[in-house]
Amino acid sequence: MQKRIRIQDVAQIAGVSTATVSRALTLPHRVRPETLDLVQRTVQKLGYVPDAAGRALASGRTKTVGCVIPTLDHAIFASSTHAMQTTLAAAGFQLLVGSHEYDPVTELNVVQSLQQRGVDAMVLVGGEHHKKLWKLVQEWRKPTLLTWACDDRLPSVGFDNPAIAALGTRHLLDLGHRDIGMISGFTVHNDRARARVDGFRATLLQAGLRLAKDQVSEQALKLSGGRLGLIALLKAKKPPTAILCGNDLLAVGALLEAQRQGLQVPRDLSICGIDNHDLAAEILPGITTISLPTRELGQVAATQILAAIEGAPIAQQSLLPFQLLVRGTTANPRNAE
Amino acid sequence: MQKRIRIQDVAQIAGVSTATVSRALTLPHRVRPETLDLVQRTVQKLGYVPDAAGRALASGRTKTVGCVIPTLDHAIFASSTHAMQTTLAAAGFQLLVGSHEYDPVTELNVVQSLQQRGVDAMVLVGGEHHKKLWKLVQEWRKPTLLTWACDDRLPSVGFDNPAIAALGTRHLLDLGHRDIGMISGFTVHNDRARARVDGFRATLLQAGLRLAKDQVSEQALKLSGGRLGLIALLKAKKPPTAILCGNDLLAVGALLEAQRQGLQVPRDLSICGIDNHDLAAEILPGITTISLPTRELGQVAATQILAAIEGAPIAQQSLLPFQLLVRGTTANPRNAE
DNA sequence: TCAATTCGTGTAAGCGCTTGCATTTATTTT
DNA sequence: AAAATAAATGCAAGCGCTTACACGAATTGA
Repeated sequence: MQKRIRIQDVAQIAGVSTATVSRALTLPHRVRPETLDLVQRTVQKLGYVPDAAGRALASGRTKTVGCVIPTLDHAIFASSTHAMQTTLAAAGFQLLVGSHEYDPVTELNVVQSLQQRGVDAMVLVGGEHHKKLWKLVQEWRKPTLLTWACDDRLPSVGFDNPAIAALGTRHLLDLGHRDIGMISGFTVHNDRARARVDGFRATLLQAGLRLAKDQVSEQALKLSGGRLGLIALLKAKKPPTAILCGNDLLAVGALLEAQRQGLQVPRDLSICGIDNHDLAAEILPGITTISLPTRELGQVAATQILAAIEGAPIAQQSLLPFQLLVRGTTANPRNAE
Repeated sequence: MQKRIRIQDVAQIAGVSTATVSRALTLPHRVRPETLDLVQRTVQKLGYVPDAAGRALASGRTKTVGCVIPTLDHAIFASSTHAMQTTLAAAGFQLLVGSHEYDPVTELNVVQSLQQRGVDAMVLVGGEHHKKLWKLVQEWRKPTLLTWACDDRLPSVGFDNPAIAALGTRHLLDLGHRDIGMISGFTVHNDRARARVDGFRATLLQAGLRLAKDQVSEQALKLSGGRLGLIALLKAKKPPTAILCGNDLLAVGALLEAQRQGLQVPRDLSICGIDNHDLAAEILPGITTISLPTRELGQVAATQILAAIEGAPIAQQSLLPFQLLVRGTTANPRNAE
């Protein structure tokens, strides 16, 4: 069981200096073609693999990007994160993923841990963070990118969350609904959810409707949350004829609960989701939703962050487009005809 | 914008040597309490954060574990991975996650990249890997753990996949079904899926039943896969009265397609899934499934890997328990009464 | 043709930290 | 109280790599 091969070994056997080996590996155009070939041959033969720690220490760069997301359980983050990873990998970068389950203190720790690990850049989700996190990011002299939301304190690539919710709400209004409820994820420590609720509220007010206190139900972002949300909303003095859901999981949960209660969707109740999750397309009836290009989000984020690492100025705000996908869960309210 | 604080700065200001600072940080019991306090105070005051690269280079350890999973899109991996991460984080370790989308060559690259990054241990999924991967793992002198499946070439913590499928199959047999089909994930490069199909086949043979060629349909592990699988199976000369699905996503997909075709579940068709995914519990009717403790899997894996890093001998094979959860999608076949 | 460039390579100084060993200081034993 | 032992600290040598800088060879321009 021999020791690990170092650059020194390669240099010696190839009969060149370690500097040349290093350059052959990282700046191939700066060595003579024959030398390059010789070195590559030797590397191959010995199975040399450069040590990242040594490299990082000497160069101050790690070819690594940190990404901190709220949770891995959410398919929607999985999709954007995966796209990011793929794009970064193509450029020789590795993505370090951390999650914090919507806890700002955990997030702070994760970010610190990643910074300490020497990542070359950082990608965060959303615009609401621990106060110390902002300071940490500020003092750090490497690129940081916000995703999913937009915030003027940092370069961001994301969605106009209020507008997304507004689009869904307007769809329901246009169908003739006047009693519209919303099932949202918990808005504490989740500015995306909050922004969507805001968009919902604003659109209703703009339409001249008044808002009842119990018109929005906050729930965990999972199927059972949707169920519980619907149960809560139906308790209102004037139960809604339509419901906007903060994401498709909630929408599906609401749909299932409605079916369980014998309500006909969309005849008795319209439901509109957000995200265009797989499930929304497959379930019966198909869920009307706002489709978000999450894969593209990841890709764009990766591209921007790579550019920033190269020193390029980073675009302050990129907003990605989204669109309404009308399927089978929205219709005119019954008493409208 | 001052330079980053190094251990040197802390040492100087605290009036001790760098060695003492280092020890205070990593072996607190080896320094005098007062010194410890002084150092900690100084660290706090200066906001010193040790550099991971320097640390890794000097110590040969990174406090980092690599984990390579097939995909992030699969909620079930998300759950075990997340549990692993949590457990590792509690011990001060960070998890580096990589995914390969069921491509052995990509997996090989990811593993190599992680090894190069100096991870202290590696966690893999399943027992089928690129030939070179086995060699890489062998030559590497750090702990490697297999999860989800078991393999005698490496320490493993996982499930007895054939037994899981057998349990589901036996349930369907016990209900009186004789024409049973299976919708599986693609078995190429996926030994877990293959093992489940094997368990299914073996159980049927053992029950004296013969197997038709078109009794198993391989599909992508998503809802649409379940739909397509059902469509394929129903084309058989003798269509199945019951179906075992390789996971719950397939099962839900199959259920939705059955409903779409006007089949009554479970009257006309029984469906049994595997995993106990959220969705299986919420959808109507609730899906009969085999519940797997995925969270525990992650936890156990993390615990074992931590022990192995500490030099403890690692248990060769840990199999986790699982159980049948009978819900609303399985019943006697119609003509049995 | 000779000086001025450019190119390819080697030399060697670190990057920030840990840790074996030596040294000093405190504690225990005789 | 002196000797033996243990505990706490400092010294300094790297860990494996990159990269200024130096230097000679090849190329270019006048």
